[in-house]
Amino acid sequence: MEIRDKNGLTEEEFLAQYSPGDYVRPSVAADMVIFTAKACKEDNYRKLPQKKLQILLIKRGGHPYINTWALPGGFVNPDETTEQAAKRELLEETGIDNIYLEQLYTFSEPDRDPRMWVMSCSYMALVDSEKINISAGDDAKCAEWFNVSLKSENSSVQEKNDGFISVTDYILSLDNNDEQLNAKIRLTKTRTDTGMDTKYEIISSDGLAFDHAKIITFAVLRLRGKVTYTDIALNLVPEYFTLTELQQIYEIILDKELLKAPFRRKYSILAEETEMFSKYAGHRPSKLFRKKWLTE
Amino acid sequence: MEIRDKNGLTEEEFLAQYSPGDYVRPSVAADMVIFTAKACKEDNYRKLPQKKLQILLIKRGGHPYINTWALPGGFVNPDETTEQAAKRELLEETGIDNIYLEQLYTFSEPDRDPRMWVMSCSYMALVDSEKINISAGDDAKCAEWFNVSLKSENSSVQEKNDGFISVTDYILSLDNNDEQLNAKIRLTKTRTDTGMDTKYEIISSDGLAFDHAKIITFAVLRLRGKVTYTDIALNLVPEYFTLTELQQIYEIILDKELLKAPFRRKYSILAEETEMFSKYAGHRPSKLFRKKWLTE
DNA sequence: AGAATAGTGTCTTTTAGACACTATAGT
DNA sequence: ACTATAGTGTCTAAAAGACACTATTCT
Repeated sequence: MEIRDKNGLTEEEFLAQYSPGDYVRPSVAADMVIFTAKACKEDNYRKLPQKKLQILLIKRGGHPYINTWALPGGFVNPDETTEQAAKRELLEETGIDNIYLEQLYTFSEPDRDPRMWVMSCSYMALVDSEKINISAGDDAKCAEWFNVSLKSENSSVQEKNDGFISVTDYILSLDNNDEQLNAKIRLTKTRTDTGMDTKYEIISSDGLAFDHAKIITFAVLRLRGKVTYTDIALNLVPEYFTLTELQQIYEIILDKELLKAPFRRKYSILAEETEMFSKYAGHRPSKLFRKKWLTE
Repeated sequence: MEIRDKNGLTEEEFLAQYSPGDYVRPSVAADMVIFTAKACKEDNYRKLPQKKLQILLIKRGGHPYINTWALPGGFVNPDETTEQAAKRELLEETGIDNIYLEQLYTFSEPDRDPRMWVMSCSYMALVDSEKINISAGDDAKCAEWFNVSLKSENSSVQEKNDGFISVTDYILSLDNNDEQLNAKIRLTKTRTDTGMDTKYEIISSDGLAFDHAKIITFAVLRLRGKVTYTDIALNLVPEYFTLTELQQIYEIILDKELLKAPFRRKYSILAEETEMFSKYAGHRPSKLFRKKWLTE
């Protein structure tokens, strides 16, 4: 390029003399909501084990929010993308290497960290339950899987002449059979003729660090939103699975029961038959399938 | 809180003595893809004016990327969220005040800005065409609306035994009747049994600054993805509109023609009848509608 | 009159929902 | 034999796609 700017500099000259100003910059962290679907024990030999949707949390050993639970994550280095940072942290903290990862949202309220200005670029990760057993290897840190439940409590819609205000409260409950964490997040959608505002507020958050209750809520809602029209759920299922297992995954994500026949009609395109069958189940064995990703 | 950490400090004491380290931090910018749908002139008095999907670009007056076009945006201040920064920049640069705004994605390739480490938290904004005429007030800066066209060129899917690699090239064309900007963006989806990688690469970008061709492509694809199952398109339509106008909006976003009857059946829930009619159109006048937002 | 759009009716096809029925291993 | 699940068939209802038909205004 030979174009010169108003100071008579070429681009090369400009970059050579450029010095970044001394203004304040935020730290940027990559935080992850890592989902898995794990089967709990079942005493009745006939019954199938019920799956539960779980996320990984790490107990904080220092201030702020000491002794509360936080999402795994860490600061982004100058030589990597936020996604690379997320993958690096994931490997460091859990030993899991290759995984489905999707950027969710960048949370940037200036006071979300009491220490300093920190933005959180959040990610959703999905792992199948078999991978977890291999590597629960959390180095020194106390990492645990929590069952996740998100229910909308009371919703109200107030119609205005040029729009509406809709308020929904979500109750987020997490438990690891030992501790129970609860949070209430309020989603307020304000719609006027001219603009739209979607706001997540933490009403209460018990045992969860920072604004992580908000991030988890956001992640669960995103997962629910995408599960019916993508193949995302396949990431939560092991290499070989039955269609009933797959259906269970859908049911725990959507938090509602589905009918078997229509489910199979719709989602059998995500599965490829094998010649193998489940065994010793106390009832008719079922065919095992392999993942068939959508390519479109 | 009376809990003390391993140094014997309470949270209050910890925060009082805390000093952020001296490590490198990124600058964070909020960049916006502002869409509108504007009607072009039509010489045939009978025919309806054809709408075009447009975005706002600003000509860069200095290095780097001098004389090329860039998305409106700017750096985030320590006392605001990225969204507030986007709104502030929008007001400063275009005079538009109240608008639909949605966070898209945070782009964080360390070398995306040749000057320094800059992340871009990108937003998609939608304005109706009538608002624009009121305030094209760009202060000193050269801001212009460009017609947008995004077409996928060649796609290929290579099946593997445990997944696939799918490559799609997108051709992004922008023109303002004076200049024509072209870019080619390659979307590579790599799916293995164990993970998934979605990568946008700029193959070529002519007249567009930074990685903005990528951001624009991302925004158009997001808009296309959401238009059929949300009321997002209403943001592009003026206060009173005909159903044909609304259909045109859908057609330019999806880049394909839709059938009239099924369109009206599906989307008439987004419109409320008025007693007014379009006039002097050279053909049968059509009923004017008002926006009816979905509350769900 | 005629061009161009407005607006509706209706047929077909596809998809979703509901539910009943048969099949089968393991104790 | 019985239980719990596997797997399929079929009816109904709703939604999407295709297309033809009528209505109406301005030049």
